[in-house]
Amino acid sequence: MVRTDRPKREQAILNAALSLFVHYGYDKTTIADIAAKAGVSKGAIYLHFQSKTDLFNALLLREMEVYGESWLKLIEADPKGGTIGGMYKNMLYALTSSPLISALFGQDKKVLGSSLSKLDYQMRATQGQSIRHEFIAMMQKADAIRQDVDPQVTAHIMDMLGYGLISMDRFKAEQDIPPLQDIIEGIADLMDRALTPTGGGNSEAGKVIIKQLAETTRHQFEKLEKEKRSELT
Amino acid sequence: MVRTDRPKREQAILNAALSLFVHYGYDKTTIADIAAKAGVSKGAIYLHFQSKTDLFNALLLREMEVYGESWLKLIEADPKGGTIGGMYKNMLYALTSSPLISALFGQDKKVLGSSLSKLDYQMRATQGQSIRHEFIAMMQKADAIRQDVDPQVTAHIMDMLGYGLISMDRFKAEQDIPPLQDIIEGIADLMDRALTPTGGGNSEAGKVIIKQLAETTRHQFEKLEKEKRSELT
DNA sequence: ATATGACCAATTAAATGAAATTGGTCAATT
DNA sequence: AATTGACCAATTTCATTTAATTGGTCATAT
Repeated sequence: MVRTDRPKREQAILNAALSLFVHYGYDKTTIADIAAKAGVSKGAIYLHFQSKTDLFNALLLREMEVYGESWLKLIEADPKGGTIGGMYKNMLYALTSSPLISALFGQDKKVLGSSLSKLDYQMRATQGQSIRHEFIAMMQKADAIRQDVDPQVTAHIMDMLGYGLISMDRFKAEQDIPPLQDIIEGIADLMDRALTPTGGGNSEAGKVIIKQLAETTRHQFEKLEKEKRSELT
Repeated sequence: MVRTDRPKREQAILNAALSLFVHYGYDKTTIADIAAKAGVSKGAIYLHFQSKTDLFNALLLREMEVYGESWLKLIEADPKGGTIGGMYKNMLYALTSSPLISALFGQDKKVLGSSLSKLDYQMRATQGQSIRHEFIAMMQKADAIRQDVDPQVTAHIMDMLGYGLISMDRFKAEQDIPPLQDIIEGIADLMDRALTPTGGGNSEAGKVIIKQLAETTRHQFEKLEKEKRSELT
């Protein structure tokens, strides 16, 4: 195999792993399954990844970056991206289009299986919280969010909504759940109406901060990736 | 034992069962445990209830009525009870002060255990949904909620918030969760700001409808109770 | 050099059966 | 008439063994 094919095959393996993990869950998916689906041998997997756990981490990292980038793209393309509702809407769209990140955020044990206990994913899934309440404080300073809301509480409510959006269908009948898009738009509308300062606020400044947030998030992912690389030694 | 003591003892049994179910879960709680805690013999339990399942159902019904009544009381005592946020706030206060109903709404498998699969609690837990979206439509007609929101979506978002409020602490660290009261007040504020018609809307008419809803809910519980009684034959 | 898949140790799942528990009953008691 | 708790069948729990699977390796092939 020529040198340039390596990244391509690595992606093929990750693609295979993604669909299998999401469909059958981490525990029920074997390395042999992934190899077969990716069209490579079992040994080849270990030319790219140290272990199953390592492969999962790599996949998670890739998906996080995809998620972050798709979020950023949505923000930039959205003329209303500067409001809190617009920001959250785009985050939810990015989130719901990424099944693995959704599983992580929704603590889906069926998908994550024993990988949950192996590492500190709970922390990773919730660490964004601290960013978000600081983010809300920043939005307040920029006059993109009303001054008289508690950042902690607002951030938590946003978490509740994200969690509810992803995990509610685990026990609510499908016919009782409105279309995903309607819910997301509804949430965005709700937040904009409730949190935008009287007079419309400063949407432009908001957009700058939101982009900054997305950048910071992406920077965190890069940092994680570097840490991972150095761990390989 | 004189005739008038029967209801008293029945309540004692239900009280014992409540604390044990909530603390240890349905499966880990034995009839003997309940009898001991209630200070009666095991056989006495069966003088009041046909089976463990029957006892659980009776308890659930009682707790539902308690929940409904405490909700209604909060509404009547609350001067702002006529707004959608006020209504929802009071519902959440009533809900969070009733651990069994919370467990039911939050689908807490640790508490509900095998009782979940035995009966159609999922249906019961979610059937309130259909009431709520009709309720929102009614509030719109009475000009207590903005006309341009989708009742289905709004009802679903309310469900998401309730579910998030109750079940989020299962995986989020305690220090990352604001005080319950703050969250509830935050949600109420959010909803009022987002859903109240421009100009304040008709809060008085809203209160009438909300009371009506609480009455209807209570009526449903009574109906369920009658059904249960007739099933005993 | 690169990739493979047979192979292995180790973990996990299934089968088995004994022991303990538990929901529910009812003859004896109050 | 009301209440009890010893008792029982049925289910669940636990420990043990056996079988199957799986993550990971490496000698061999390309």
